[in-house]
Amino acid sequence: MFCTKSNFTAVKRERRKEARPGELLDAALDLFVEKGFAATRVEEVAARAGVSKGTLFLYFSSKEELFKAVVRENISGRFKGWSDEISTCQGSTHDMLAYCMNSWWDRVGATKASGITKLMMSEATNFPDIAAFYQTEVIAPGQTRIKRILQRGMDRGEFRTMNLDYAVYSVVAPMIFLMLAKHSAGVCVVNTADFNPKKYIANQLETILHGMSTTRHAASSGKAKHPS
Amino acid sequence: MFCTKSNFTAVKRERRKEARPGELLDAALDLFVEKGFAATRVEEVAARAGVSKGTLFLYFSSKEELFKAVVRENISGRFKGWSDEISTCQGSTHDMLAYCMNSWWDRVGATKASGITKLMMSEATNFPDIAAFYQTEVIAPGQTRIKRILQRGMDRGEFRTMNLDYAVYSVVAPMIFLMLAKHSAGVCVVNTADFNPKKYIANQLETILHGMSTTRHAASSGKAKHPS
DNA sequence: TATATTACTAACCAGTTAGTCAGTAACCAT
DNA sequence: ATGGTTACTGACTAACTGGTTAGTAATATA
Repeated sequence: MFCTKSNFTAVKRERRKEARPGELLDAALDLFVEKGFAATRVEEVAARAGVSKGTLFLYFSSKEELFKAVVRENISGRFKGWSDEISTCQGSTHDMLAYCMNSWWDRVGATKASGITKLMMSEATNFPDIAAFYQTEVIAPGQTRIKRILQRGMDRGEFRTMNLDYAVYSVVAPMIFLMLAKHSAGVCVVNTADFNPKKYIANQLETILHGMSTTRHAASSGKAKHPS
Repeated sequence: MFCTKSNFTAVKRERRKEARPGELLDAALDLFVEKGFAATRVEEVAARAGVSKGTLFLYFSSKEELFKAVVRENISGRFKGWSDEISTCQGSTHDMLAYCMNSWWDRVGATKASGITKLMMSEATNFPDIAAFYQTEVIAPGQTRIKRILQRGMDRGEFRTMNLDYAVYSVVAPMIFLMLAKHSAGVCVVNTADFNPKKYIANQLETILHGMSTTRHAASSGKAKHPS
């Protein structure tokens, strides 16, 4: 064959130092979520970002660093905004908790970022340092935030006295469940088509708030703020 | 070094055609659960089963076939026993649900079987046919079983009226959460050391039953039947 | 236009692993 | 014992992949 070393429409080599990291992170997010950490090939990431593998290592010192950068970019970042938003929220703790979960869904759960969490749960044992990173960067601050809300509810007499170390998981477990439902192809939820995440959250909130409240009628269902 | 090609206590080579597949499956289960599919080396599986890598490929045509065999082998058994056990249980639906969850933990959650579920959640997207099988064989019947309990509670006036399609997950989510807590090295739970599964179940039950009940005092905490 | 700088590439390396196959030895029948 | 069958072995290979680096070409500056 002629054309072996084809220069046929030879792709113009571009120099865009500023744009590369972002493009690489976008490509990496897609692939990590789709295939997991181990199964994603750095060369594939580079190709999707339109650069060679060497270039990737110019911006990220290793595959693991690339992954951490993806987590920082997509989780910690968004997460921070969510966390701040909650703390500005006033009113009853019931509404606050409802707002917390719904806002989380919009900001994290419903986005590609939720795939990262699922990935972490799958591969945590294989990459202990990444797991540690994720825990301090995401899990711990998230749980602290939720505990603070529950504590507030107890202080104000809205919630009964609970062991916070276990009660957090009444809120966390549904979130984790939602991410799995979304990314684990029917291993949790039977008919994913008919499953409505917002409705699920509303439903869980109703039960949780019912279960935590000191007053009978306290559980606010849905409200205008978060229509399902 | 001398001893390079050591025949020192040369391991007796055995021919046990019948026993090999089972031993290989046991070894594979352990390793797949511990390290996931990609990170598990077939040679390691063979070594743990006490045979060479070549022997493994004598019984399973590929790593993927080995995986499928592991899942098929381990899924239905224990689960079936649990499901049957529940249906014999009489008394208040509150106690029935409490028994259901505690029994599930003893029979499934606390055993290696929970590793299979975690494995499925991790690898479902890579093995869609297994995921489908798992869904019809395990998830669907399990949910049916739980729905039946909830329905009973509603029929008897113990539980308020709920949408069963979402209420199931109030029970299912904590179970899934527990399995992840057990197998995902701190990605869900911060300090795994201080986390007590039985206590967690008791706590969740309290909230769930509180949240589902029609009567204020209905939530039974623990009882003698299932001391934490 | 000539020169310097550096973003970028492609070929390469070293390590790893799923899968193969020619040969070995355990067991069985005679 | 002897010879035949076959369960089993382990050295081998072909393919792959994270990471490196010598060299290329796009841009800036003069």
